[in-house]
Amino acid sequence: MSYYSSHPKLLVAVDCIIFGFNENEHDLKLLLLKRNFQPELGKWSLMGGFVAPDENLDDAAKRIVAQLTGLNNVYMEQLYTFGDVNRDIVGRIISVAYFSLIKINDHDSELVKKHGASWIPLTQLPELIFDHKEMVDKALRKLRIRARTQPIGFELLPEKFTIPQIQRLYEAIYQVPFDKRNFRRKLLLMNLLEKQDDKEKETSRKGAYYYRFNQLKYNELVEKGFNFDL
Amino acid sequence: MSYYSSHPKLLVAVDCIIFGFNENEHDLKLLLLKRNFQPELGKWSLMGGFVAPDENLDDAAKRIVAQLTGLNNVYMEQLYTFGDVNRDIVGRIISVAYFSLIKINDHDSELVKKHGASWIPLTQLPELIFDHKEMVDKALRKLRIRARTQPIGFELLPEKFTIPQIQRLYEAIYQVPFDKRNFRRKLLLMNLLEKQDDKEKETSRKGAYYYRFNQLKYNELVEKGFNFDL
DNA sequence: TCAAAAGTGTTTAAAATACACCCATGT
DNA sequence: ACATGGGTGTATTTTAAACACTTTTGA
Repeated sequence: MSYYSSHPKLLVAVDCIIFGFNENEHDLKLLLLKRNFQPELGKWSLMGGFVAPDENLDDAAKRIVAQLTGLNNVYMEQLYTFGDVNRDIVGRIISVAYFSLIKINDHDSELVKKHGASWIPLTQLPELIFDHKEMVDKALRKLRIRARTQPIGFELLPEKFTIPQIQRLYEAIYQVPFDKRNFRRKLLLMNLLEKQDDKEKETSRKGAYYYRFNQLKYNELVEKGFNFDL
Repeated sequence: MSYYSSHPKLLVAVDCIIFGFNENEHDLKLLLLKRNFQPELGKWSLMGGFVAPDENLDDAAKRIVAQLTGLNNVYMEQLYTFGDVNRDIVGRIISVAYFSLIKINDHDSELVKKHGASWIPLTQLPELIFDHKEMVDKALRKLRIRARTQPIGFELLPEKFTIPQIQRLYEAIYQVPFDKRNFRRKLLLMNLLEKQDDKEKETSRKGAYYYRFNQLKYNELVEKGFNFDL
């Protein structure tokens, strides 16, 4: 380490933008904390924490999400690193932001309560501390791009889902309605989904067939690069 | 700072992936350094440097590029932050990677020589230290996406250029030929280019008209989000 | 006069969009 | 029997792709 040791070190944190949805709702939500400590006590913020010297960035992000939601296998994607000298009013902190999208009713709601966190609809965001609003905006833009570039699946969707569910998810992400015939056609045309024999019966009397992603075909398509414009 | 002071600090560096092109060439090149110090002496690496406590990340990236190329107004875009515990064999370093694309013959080639750097065609990359190959691959993927999302202009192109030049650039980025009639039509259909009265006469006897980007229309389109599929 | 790169339109194929009715079931 | 969400096909418009000859001019 001798060669590097003369250089100054900095605080490095991870902040997590956790989007949540329920298949039968129409809003995308964001997991926010009401700060119970100074500075900015009482204001809303993202969940974050400092990176330990022996901890990978991705692992730090996973640790923070697990602490807050009880979920251990959440797919997190790195968003951007925010490092302006004055972004935090107390001192300089480099913040590596991560985002993810989870099914709200999968997580442990007790943990969320214990941390003073809440699911806030994106349409009703309160004021956030520091540059957290900028982080959320950037995450939402990236989520939208990502949802067009590769169907949000495997990593971000439950393993079994119906087509109306995935359509509601996309409508929540883009905040626009899609034509259900066209949506279904495009989705199925990718040859990525496998119809199951059972149905989801909670949201309708008729019931909607479950589907699963075909992992092999997904990998093939990711290789080639594909687009999924709606 | 009291509240944060108990947390450990880390070394934070910036590494720069600098792509270069000349309008009349067909290859994209990468600016690489032959290391003249330990560790990994004699191997090739990207240009990097540590972030100072009072320096923004973007500014650190600009500083590093300016040192190496003499160029002061290079547009740099943040790529990704590489932070695995063992990515550097000597000690833990968080590296925020930036990339840019510059016109090779605009820069100060003396500075490049002085630093022991060279322009290496992407098709002939040598082995790089640490995770620098991964950085380059990721940068190239992002450059390709970016070139489809918004025409590489303003930030990454010279202010005055011909259509055959920009086509050669795109062909270098994607490593495929495009039909010149279709390319020209799509480019002009965006209503983003303004034809000048003068011609570039170095690459052909007939000469090709220069164009400029229209800043206003560009901003409008960036707002709405546009795609520029070739 | 010829070599070398610039410039120019049309036809064809593919993809996106708009649109309205029947189905299955629990209450 | 009716209310609720699930499921289906076609015609039209828009966009992308393929393709070959003429122009200019310096050497």
